[in-house]
Amino acid sequence: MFSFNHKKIERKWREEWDDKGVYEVDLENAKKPFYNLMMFPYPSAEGLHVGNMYAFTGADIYGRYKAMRGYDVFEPIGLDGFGIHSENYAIKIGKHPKEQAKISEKRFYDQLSKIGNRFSWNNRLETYDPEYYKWTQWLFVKMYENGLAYRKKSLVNWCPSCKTVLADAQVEQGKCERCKTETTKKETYQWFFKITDYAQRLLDGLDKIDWPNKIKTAQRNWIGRKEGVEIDFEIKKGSELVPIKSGLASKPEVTEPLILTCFTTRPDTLYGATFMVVAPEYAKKLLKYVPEDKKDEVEKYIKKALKKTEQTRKKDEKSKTGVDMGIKVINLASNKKLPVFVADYVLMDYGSGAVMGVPAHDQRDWDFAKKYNLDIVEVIKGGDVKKQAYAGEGKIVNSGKWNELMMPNDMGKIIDDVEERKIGKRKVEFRLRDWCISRQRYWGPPIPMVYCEKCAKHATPESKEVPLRRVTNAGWYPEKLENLPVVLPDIKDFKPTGDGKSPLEKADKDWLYTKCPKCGAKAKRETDVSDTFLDSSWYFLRYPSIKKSATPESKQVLLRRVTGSPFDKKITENWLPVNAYIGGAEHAVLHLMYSRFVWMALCDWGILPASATPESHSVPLRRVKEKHKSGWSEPFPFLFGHGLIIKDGSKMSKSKGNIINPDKYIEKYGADVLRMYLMFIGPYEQGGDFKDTGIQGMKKFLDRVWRLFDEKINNKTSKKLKRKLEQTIKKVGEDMGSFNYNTAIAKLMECTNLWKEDGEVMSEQDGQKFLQLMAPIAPFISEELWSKLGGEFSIHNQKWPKYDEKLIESEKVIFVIQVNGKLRGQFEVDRDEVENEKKMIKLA
RNA sequence: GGCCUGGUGGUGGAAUUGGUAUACACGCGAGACUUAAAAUCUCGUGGUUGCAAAACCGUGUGGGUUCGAGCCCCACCCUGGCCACCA
Repeated sequence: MFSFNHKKIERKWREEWDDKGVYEVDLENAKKPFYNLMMFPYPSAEGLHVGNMYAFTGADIYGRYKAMRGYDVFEPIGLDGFGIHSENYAIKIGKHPKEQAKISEKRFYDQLSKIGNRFSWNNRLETYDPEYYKWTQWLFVKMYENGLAYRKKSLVNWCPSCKTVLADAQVEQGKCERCKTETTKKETYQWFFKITDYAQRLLDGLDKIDWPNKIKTAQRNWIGRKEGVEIDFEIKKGSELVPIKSGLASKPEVTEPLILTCFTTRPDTLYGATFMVVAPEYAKKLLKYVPEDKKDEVEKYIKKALKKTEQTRKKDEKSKTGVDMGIKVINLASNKKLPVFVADYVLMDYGSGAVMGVPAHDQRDWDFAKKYNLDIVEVIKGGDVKKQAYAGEGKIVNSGKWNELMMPNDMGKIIDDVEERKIGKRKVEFRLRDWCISRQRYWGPPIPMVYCEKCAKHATPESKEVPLRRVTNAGWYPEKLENLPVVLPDIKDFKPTGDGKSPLEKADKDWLYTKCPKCGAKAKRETDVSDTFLDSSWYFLRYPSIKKSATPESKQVLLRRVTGSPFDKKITENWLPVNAYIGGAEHAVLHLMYSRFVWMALCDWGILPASATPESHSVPLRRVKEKHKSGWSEPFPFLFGHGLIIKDGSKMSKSKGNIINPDKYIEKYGADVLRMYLMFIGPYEQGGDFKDTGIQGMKKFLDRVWRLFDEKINNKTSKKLKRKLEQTIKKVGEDMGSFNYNTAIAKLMECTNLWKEDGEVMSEQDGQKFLQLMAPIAPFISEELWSKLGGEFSIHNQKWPKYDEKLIESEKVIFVIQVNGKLRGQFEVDRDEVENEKKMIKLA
């Protein structure tokens, strides 16, 4: 009977907020813009789950708090509904993705409107909207025009279940990130973005941004910068060169003698190299130099190795296999002859695809040497290389003039010597590889490229000399910008085929064939679509430039002058980079890396103002008490990674059947209770375990608040309670600004615990202050009680209350006596007397 | 194997950053109201010993620094996460 009617209240205020435009922000003229962004959801499953709600609520509280601190807060929402995840879901339930998208859209927006966030509904976007993907395609064309998109035949990850290629980042432990099927390798033509051109900048930028350490570290590891040396090995036999690096091939003087180049981070062990190993893919190109009697064996091995999947290669980890190719190289440092092996433990796509085998100081090489009876030469003192490889530090031996040098201190001297003797040169390698954009799927933006056979014939053949990493753009042209979007055609049979061909091959001829943008002849469209991560790599740039009609039903775009670029220049300058980006850590290396890359490229092309550093974006950091230094060099100067909501100790997942749908909790308890409960479970950074009993507790709390406002409002706040309230104002403010919502709520509870005691009453004015503290977390009930107290509409437009430092301190203080750090006694004294040493000693 | 987190009551978690360890909540126990239940309210709740006052022990383990350590230093053991034959 003390309970309040949350359904009525929530409906009432939702409508009121919408009608009065409480959360609308003037994008063109905002004085203190604060772009509060949360990672948008992909509407693939049955609807929003509690995990999404957790993310959005935590982000929203931050936005609401900032708004009460006087910022013009922009908090947009949208749907990442294009891509494999949505398509797979549609296939599973037997619907066409386009049809399913409409259903999901309605469902998601409906749910999202109920959770009580201060969304800017007019700026919502959906990645499958042609108005949106027109610009995704535009981005592709820009990438192409700027030499960052290219097509090449290469060995890529292939998921047999999703029937498409995948980017490296989408393969986890040799399995498809989406469906967990074991991936294989497939050699096909694919479009790539040259993210590797930005490897160094992507790495350096990390120092300038305020992100959780674990996400920064994940990106650093993914980029994987390694400084080392490229060492040349001379091939004595034969007279032809098989260069692997294009750089070498352009120099005619190195056609003789043969040089094999390998990358190493341990040039100090050069004298210990007793053999060479090349990757199977590399060996294939060396075949013609293999002596006749070995050829069969080598060929057979290569064939077998290339057929292996990643997973089986891994299983063979312990027993390394390989074949002696019968080729010998000269170690230019020691002048020893080294046999060349092919082995599948060497990977083609890292370094040069060839390594020197130093069995004494590398465990993999040691295993290999043991198996094939190769020499083990110790060059660093420290371990027992007869038993296992020693990778530690120590004195150099058996290495000519390098003897007596100490590792790792003398690495510099060694590299200098290597360069001086022209054995090799300094080299930085990155683990990061180019971003494979092509997907042989239906539900995505068609890659806006056109192939013209006529043009291809006349094209000057591109450089012949790069046999392994061939770029083949000949005959390909981007669709003219004015013809975008290349609309995704409606086709009935949209399911992936599995033969490496895109479903769009089955599209109508009208769509499939078009005019060559260059010569006008009949030409064929690219039938692959682009990766989902391209859709989401730039959405945050689009939000502020969108203006839609207010109702989700009518999808008419109300227009904002957009010509030649998807961004309104003035608005973009005013609102970007994003002030606070809030999301889960699961996108540490995918979305968050791609977005940074796209942003940097847009800056370089002059589309984004690379040099500007608007004052308004110097947002004080959470951890560091200084301002962001990144300016425009980064899209997300501040990122907050929230934790995960789990259920019964494990991650929520469909397969475990422990997905929690927020709807029934909102129905039963109201959005406020659920919001508050979710935030109370634990630190927002860490997440927590969802329990029904906990929700009961929060319901109890809000009922109590409701009752206190009903029964214990008076004209003057009692003294003790006044002090508590002032303390609460201080603490809650600090906690909200640092995402410590759980302790903020605890403080509010402490305040009510005192309030409910006999004789404690609150004045209307102080009651309003209390409501303001609660407003970001529980927006509905706060608004309701606020209006009941006669507060001016809306509570969410009020300034955050101030506190009086003097009132916080109590007059009496507890004096604690410690002996050896242990509590030995305590008594209460007046605050002013604490400084009086004599009296204190006497009292003690 | 590498990197990154974290380890505090029965449970989720607090702790002003070196100063009363366990705030707040859940759970549990006792009581009040009620014919009864629900709801609400009150009290109790780290461990051991003790009738009690109280004493001792307690923040993963072992050392160290300090008048004083959950917090700082060294070594180790687990949990969780990310990456992984990357030369």
